[in-house]
Amino acid sequence: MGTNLKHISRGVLAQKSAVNSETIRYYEKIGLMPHPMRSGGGHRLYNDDHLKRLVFIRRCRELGFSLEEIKNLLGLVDTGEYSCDEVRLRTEAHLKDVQHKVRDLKKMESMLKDMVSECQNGKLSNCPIVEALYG
Amino acid sequence: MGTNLKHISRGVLAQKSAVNSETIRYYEKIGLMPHPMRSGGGHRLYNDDHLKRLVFIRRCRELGFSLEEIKNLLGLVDTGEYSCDEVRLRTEAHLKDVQHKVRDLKKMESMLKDMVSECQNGKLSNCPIVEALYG
DNA sequence: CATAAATCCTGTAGCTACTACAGGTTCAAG
DNA sequence: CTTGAACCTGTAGTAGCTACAGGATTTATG
Repeated sequence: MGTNLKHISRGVLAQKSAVNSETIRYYEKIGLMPHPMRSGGGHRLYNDDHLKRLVFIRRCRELGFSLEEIKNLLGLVDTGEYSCDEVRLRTEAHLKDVQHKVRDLKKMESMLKDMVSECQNGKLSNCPIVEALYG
Repeated sequence: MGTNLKHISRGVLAQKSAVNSETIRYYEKIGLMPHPMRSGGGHRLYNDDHLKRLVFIRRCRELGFSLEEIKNLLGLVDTGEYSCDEVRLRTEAHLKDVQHKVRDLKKMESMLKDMVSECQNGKLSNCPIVEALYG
């Protein structure tokens, strides 16, 4: 029976995970990804566990988690001692952050809208947007 | 008759504008704020025009404009040749960006909500959040 | 007027999350 | 065995600040 350790290069890992290959190196540097095995010549050799972990990281990033938050989540998963509650609490905390950001942006949006609509009603006088901000 | 050039220091400008005093120096460095006059000893001397400009910058920042966008807006205002249309177009473009961000964040929000609610229904099995992201 | 404390000066390094080189080595295909 | 692609390292750059260190100046107080 052969070993089923199929190693893949950083470039291939990048493709499979949809994470930039330089970013992979960066994640290793900051301790988010483990140091992989190396070939005789020093090239990194990855396996499916690396791929899984990297995809996890990418998905978390897509949900707006910071690298620090992801590091913590992975810390839980790594020890295997994570409780559902703990993960849920962190996710809820992050959800609150996101909701806060949405509120802020909506405020921005309505102010920008107001300024634009007032501008469209504007006469040849000074620009009401500039007035609003600069005056 | 006395000059009505009342100079203020960087610290005072920082207070009046609600912009960090180090940030003021930074804005000067990147060309967003002009080089102010200096005292005999080399301290920066600001006036009301600086204050006005700095408050404009702060307000734009609060509306989410990037420094590059603000630089452009100020460029228009500086030449005095800005047209209302031009300013409105830039503001509308920025509004589109903001609306896009809101959409993205709302998507995030609903995914996080889904994960959290599924988690709360979860049994003692593996954490559904981790499963969703890691599996 | 002297001194102490506050503020200012410059330049540089740090932060997040990457990305993009330069200059050299190794690997895989033909 | 050669060529070219991919890899290696370390460093510097991006945005938008913030925070020093180490020294000079200004302001307030006695």
